[in-house]
Amino acid sequence: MPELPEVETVVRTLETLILNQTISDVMIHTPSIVYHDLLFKHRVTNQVIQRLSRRGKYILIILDEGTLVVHIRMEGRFFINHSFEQTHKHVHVSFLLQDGRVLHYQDTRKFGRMMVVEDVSKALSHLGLEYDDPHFTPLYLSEIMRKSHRNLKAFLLSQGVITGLGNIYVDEVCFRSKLHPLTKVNTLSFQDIVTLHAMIILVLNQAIELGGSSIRTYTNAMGIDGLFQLQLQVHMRQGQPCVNCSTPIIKTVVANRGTYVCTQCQKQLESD
DNA sequence: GATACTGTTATCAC
DNA sequence: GGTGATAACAGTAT
Repeated sequence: MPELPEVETVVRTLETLILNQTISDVMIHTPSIVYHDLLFKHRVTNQVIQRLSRRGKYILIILDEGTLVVHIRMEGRFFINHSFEQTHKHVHVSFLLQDGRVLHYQDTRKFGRMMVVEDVSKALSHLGLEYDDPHFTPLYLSEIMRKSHRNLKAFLLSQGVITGLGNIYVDEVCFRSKLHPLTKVNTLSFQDIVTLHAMIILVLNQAIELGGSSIRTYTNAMGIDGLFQLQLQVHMRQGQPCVNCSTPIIKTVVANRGTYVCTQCQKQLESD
């Protein structure tokens, strides 16, 4: 469940469930998920959850001292029950709350990571701007794109310029901008970039409003049942007619990721 | 059964 | 130093 809108949805849901709770105890079943697990337990125990936030695709759980930073990668999820035992498969970390409830982190592929840090901006300094940062402008994008030799999809997937987009929303942004994902970003016109910039904001805002997307997912835990999958115009629509021109959507591979394109609406330039 | 995919990203080689 | 491929893992689809 992991692009920005899904993570934002998790954060908002967690906020209603664990804000102001004290973490009484922690059990780490899979040490590889947690950075320095010895210190981790010590630094989390008896801390009050002061605030929930997000940076890119990272969940921030702000404690009295330090911040618990969680990345759920491909399939991480949280759920709550009343058992401190490992009752479900693939539960790797469990937090006992003061009121007796237990927050479990479950992750079938064990890709997720969590850590406690003093300085969040230092720990996540590799991330680019948030989509709603006032500094995120077409000019900002064009200055960086001018110097990059990457294709559009790889550029948008990398988190160092703008953070939060992943495979679904990059496909949707490219389609709505009428740009082929293989287009070299240094060949884009400023008008292309203006459109792209607007579509990034539009798509992410809409997806957040709808609680993110739920595709290919088992029925979920904790409010992750988004509705944006109903608004998808190319992603997962292989063989189906383009909403603009009825040309069948094709599936290809760009930047090593499954990629959906309307070859009519998203013309590939000669130079690519 | 193989084999190929999968909403991610740290790390490696070039 | 920027870029593209690969690995980490487990499950599902073809």
